[in-house]
Amino acid sequence: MARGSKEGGATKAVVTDKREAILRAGVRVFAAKGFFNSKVADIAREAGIADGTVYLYFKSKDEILHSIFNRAMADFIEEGRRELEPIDDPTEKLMTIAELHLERLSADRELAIVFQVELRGSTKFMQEFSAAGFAEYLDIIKRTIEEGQESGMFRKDMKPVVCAKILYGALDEMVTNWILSANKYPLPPMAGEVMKIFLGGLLVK
Amino acid sequence: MARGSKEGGATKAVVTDKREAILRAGVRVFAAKGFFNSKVADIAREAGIADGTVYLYFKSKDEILHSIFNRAMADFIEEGRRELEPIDDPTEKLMTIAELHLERLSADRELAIVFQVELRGSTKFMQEFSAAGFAEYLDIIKRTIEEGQESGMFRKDMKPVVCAKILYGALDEMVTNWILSANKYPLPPMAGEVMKIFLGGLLVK
Amino acid sequence: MARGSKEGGATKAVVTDKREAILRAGVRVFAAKGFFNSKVADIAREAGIADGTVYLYFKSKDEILHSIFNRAMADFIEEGRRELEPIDDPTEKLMTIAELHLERLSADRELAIVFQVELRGSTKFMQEFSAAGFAEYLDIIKRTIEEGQESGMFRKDMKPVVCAKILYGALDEMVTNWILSANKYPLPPMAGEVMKIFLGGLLVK
Amino acid sequence: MARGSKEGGATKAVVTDKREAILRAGVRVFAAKGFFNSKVADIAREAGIADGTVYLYFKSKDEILHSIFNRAMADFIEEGRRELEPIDDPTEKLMTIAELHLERLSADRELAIVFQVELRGSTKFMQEFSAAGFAEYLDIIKRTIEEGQESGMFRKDMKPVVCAKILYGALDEMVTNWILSANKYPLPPMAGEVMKIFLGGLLVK
DNA sequence: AATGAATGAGCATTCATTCAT
DNA sequence: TATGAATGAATGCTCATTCAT
Repeated sequence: MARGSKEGGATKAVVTDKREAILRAGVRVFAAKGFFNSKVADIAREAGIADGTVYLYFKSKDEILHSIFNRAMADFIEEGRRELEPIDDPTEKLMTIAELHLERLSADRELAIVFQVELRGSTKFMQEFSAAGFAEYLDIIKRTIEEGQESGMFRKDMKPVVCAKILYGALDEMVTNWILSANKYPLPPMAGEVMKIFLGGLLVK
Repeated sequence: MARGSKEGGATKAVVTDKREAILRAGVRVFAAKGFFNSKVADIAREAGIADGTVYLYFKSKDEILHSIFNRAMADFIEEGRRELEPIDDPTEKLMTIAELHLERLSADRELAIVFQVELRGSTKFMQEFSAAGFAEYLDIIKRTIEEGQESGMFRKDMKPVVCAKILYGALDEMVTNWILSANKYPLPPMAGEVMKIFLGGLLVK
Repeated sequence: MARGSKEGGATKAVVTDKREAILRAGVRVFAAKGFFNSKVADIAREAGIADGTVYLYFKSKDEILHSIFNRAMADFIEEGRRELEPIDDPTEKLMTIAELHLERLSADRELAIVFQVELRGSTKFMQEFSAAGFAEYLDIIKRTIEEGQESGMFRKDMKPVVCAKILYGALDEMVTNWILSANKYPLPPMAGEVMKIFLGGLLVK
Repeated sequence: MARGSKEGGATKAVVTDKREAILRAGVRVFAAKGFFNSKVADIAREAGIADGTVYLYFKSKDEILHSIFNRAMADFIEEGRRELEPIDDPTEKLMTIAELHLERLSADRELAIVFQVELRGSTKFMQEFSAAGFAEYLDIIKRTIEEGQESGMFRKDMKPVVCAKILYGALDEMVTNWILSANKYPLPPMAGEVMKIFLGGLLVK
């Protein structure tokens, strides 16, 4: 019994390890060469396994990319929720979201590249991604804005979902520019800049 | 002489027509299937010509996509300059930019898809595009913001280039969302929404 | 009438000129790039005419090569007959054949390349060539040897056709080696060397 | 250990078998249709494998032809050296070379076609081949002739390398003619004929 | 589970040839 | 005759996926 469970555990651990290794290798390879120019063999080599082994853990090359997105988004959202929970002030919440967004992606440049570039490489991926984690992420922002409107802190003549998209778009552009600029500057401080405009506007009061 | 010039004109027109047809077909096909999933044969069929004819006008499949970007950006920028010239007020200028951005892309959904999706599908394309028209476009926004800062209309504690990216990112996200939503709403009105936040901020004054 | 014949003459001359130009261009291009790697467009450009014009004079790319062989062999054989006619001594005749062979090909290196290399590039060409001029050429050598045997000058224990092949093969190898050696030495003097062995043998008497 | 080595041997054997099969198929296909007219798919079908498998053993179609040449020349030269070693008399050595040359090629008509036809089908191949095995082969003949000159058996007023080319050229022409004649007669006996002329000359003493 | 040899569908590009002008 | 734009068949090679071991 003990032995059995031990073996089971070991096997499970191994499985998880290989899956992990493939996903990590996928991020590296996709970031370096782009999804369409990456070969499954590249990923296998990077992960230190045989080509065929990839297919014991993933149905296809596509699925590797999907899994990368899904897992990263799930992590991202979970971390977001955890960090946001103790915060009450909507302004502070938005600021935290912006900071997390940029910190997280600047901490893993390769993952950032996959998100900013590969994710957008096909309408199919975009639609799937949108249906998956992105909608949930946008919803968190939207609800924070609604809270701010309810508390009278945020103006009520704006649709929350539109505001959420504006904030997301601005942050997203910061990340894209940072990637293309070859990391010549730190990304996280841009969160404050974005929030200054998003909250206060460009016009002099 | 007249005859000569007439013939020359006709020949030129035919050449232009075929180039045009290929570019238009390219937009349709790339929008529908994505760059990597599009075959040159698809484009040729869509353009009503033989496969080989494509190569009389373009050196490669890549060059077709490049030409689509370059021509669209050149048109876009030229139209922008023309529309902005008579306007003095920086605020009004930004509003015009936002409106043109969304009007133009919502007027040609397939071109919009190519811009929003394919352009971002590879760091290579992004970098080339960034070096080409995008930098110029961002610069127009940036200088308008500088004008507003100089006239005391816009706050001076923000870097103009960062503001430009924020505005661009917000507009870009509007387009992307609109594309993924399958055109369920008109895109141009979003320009006003974006500008309300961009200029006035989300906070109640 | 005069005009008509003039035009006819002119036309004929032009036709001949263009055919000539194409054949000469063919020799240059085939020699430089090989038959399979030469494009009809290369030949047309070299000849200073349009691609399509080639097909007014030749049915196909193959036919250009054929015509090059046939005309060169016809010239070669005709010149050979003319030079051999006044000679009676079979030994002197063979010597003249050997000299003509090497002189002719070393005088036109490009033609030599086409003969030595392209002609042998396909069994099809070889067979056609063999059936055409080559057999006739070999026959001239063979009959000269027969004459020498009849006059008691050449040994009679050898089949004339075999001797002819031996002589031809030796000369042919001289040409091939000369081509591959990038013309570092004059080819015609090799005729004497070949004949010394062919007539006298390698053994000390 | 035994088991391991056995397995290793089996695996190696399979690999070798497939490489062998491709080379053999290459000889057959190239002989039948010529290098440029042969498709890789033809070779694969002839070898009983899938198209892509060819590329597990050879980098390109070119490399298949190269391998055919190199291996055949290496075999040829090795066999030649082995057979010549016990022979002292230069005359006898040359006779053996001539016999081996014709026997070997007449024993594998398809290989002979590839050697006589394809090898000469491009200056590129000829040059590579010349640099590879051919120069070595010619050198063996040349040195045998030098030995004969040193022993006073062969005339000294001839350059050995020229004599070597003459002999090679004569033998080569025998092979080419035999191929084009569709094997109507046995090739090896021609070795004696060639040697009679090469050693004794055509002239009556 | 793991391997990696084998598979074979897929595709950008070339170029001999045609034909409307 | 001459042109050269247009054609479309043809092919070497790649690589995601499978499967016997």
